[in-house]
Amino acid sequence: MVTTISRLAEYVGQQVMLQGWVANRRNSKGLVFLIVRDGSGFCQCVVAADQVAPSCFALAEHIGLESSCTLSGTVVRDERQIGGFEVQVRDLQLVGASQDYPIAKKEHGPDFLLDHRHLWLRSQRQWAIMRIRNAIIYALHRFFQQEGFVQMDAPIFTANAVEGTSTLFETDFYGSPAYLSQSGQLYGEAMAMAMGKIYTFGPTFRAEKSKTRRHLSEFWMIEPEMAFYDLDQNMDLIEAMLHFVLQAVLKECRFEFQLLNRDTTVLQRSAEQRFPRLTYEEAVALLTGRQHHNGTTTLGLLEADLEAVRKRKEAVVRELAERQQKLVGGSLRKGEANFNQAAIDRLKQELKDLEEDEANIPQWMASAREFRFGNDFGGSDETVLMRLFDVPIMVYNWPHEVKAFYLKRTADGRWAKGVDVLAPEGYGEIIGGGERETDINLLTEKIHEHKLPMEAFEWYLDLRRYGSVPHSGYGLGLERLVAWVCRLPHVRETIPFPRMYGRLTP
RNA sequence: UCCUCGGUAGCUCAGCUGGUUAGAGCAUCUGACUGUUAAUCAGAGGGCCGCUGGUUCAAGUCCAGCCCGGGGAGCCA
Repeated sequence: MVTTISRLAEYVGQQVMLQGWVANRRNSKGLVFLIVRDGSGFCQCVVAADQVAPSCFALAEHIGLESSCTLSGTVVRDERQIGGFEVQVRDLQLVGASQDYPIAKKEHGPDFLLDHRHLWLRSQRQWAIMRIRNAIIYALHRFFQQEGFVQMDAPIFTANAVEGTSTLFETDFYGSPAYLSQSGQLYGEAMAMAMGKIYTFGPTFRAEKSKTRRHLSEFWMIEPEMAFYDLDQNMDLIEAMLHFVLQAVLKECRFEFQLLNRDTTVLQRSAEQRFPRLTYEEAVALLTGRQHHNGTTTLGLLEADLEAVRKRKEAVVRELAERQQKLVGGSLRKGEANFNQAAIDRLKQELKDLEEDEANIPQWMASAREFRFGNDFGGSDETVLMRLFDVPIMVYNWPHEVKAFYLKRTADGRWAKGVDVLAPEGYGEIIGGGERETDINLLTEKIHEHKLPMEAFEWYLDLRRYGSVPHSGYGLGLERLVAWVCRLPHVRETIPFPRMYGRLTP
């Protein structure tokens, strides 16, 4: 008889018992509407004065938001309600009271919400995001397991940096300095030589003081590594993996996407179509606007974007003035005034975003126009380039000078066989990988060039001394993938407890 | 580290070229209403205007320094 909201469909017309929390309450004379959540979903439960004991009705009238309770009642189908069902309550019992719940039934700023992340996770939106994150993780495991991969874990304490460039978190390891892992990549290679095809799934740490919507100090990365794989096979695998994951999530998370208001057409396209594969040279030609794609150029599209932002900004400013005028003019009914106030709050937020865009787009255009051939792409370059595409693209064969030391070079020695996967809708790089260098001489040369301590890489060079084979792999940033799939403004909402520059609690 | 925007009630914000006692909505509490979807309606309580110093008869408002946060650059998944 105790069941969950997710299984209400099995009990239409029957009596059930639910255990959960009060997510919202609306009172009326003789009638109380409770939105109850139990982790599996949300459901409106109606308490009517003439259907329950007086003490029970009094409890319903005053029960605080996020109080925990058990209730029993009859399940009724009602398409208007969230989840499609309603419970007509016969009995309600308080389990744990809750008074003055801090997260109100209105919009909050990001800082306040992050300070209350332990409670924010209970809200509908966060529930949907975490369910999608879970579905993505589970689909990734299914994909790799059925493709014959073995999951193996790389260490988190490491003695030195993988790529001398990024800043690492230093800790004390029995008196010696140790660093939190910024990638399991090198260990992945060793494990692939033992098992053929492996993938790691674990936390990764970067100490860069990045304050952008794409960065976290602690994030989760999936890193497959395959023996006897070249760059093309690597790209085939990436495409198959993303197709599999997107198809699974689209199928399993319809309700979650609906809660998030996520238009899934781009995801659907990306789940079926092949991803364009561009060399670095081709990508640069598109980026700088010299090369057309489907009759347009990056710079042309950005020009149009900027114009659209300005037009929208004007409209927002005008609407704001009108609504503020109305409020000041007074004589509005209270409901109308509330509606106006809410609209003003939203418009102000939109105006801020538009102003950011208006300031950023010209800078991005300038940066794209002045892009120097041979450089790595910056965050804005990825955004600019991706204006041309509505499915992920793969950019490969990069100038070897700007890429990691372990990437294999093309026969002419000019390019590194790396590949970056860029997501559409402005999300940028979600995957970085490539074919690994097998020539021990080229590898040692690169280690010197990057001024890395040779003795720390002796074990890694052993992989080339004893039965080296062509091999490839890549790293998928879980939070960036979740952010794109959910179309969130910031990766901080994609992980239960984000760790980023300036944020260590809760 | 640099550029840029911000910090006013529990929350989201207004407060003009300095000028009487600091404003709104939401939330909370009290009351009204038998189908609400951020319910609605009437009323009440609620403020070291980020911190320190300066200019001034007078500072939430102007100036300087510091602290904290948003966005972006660099770096990257």
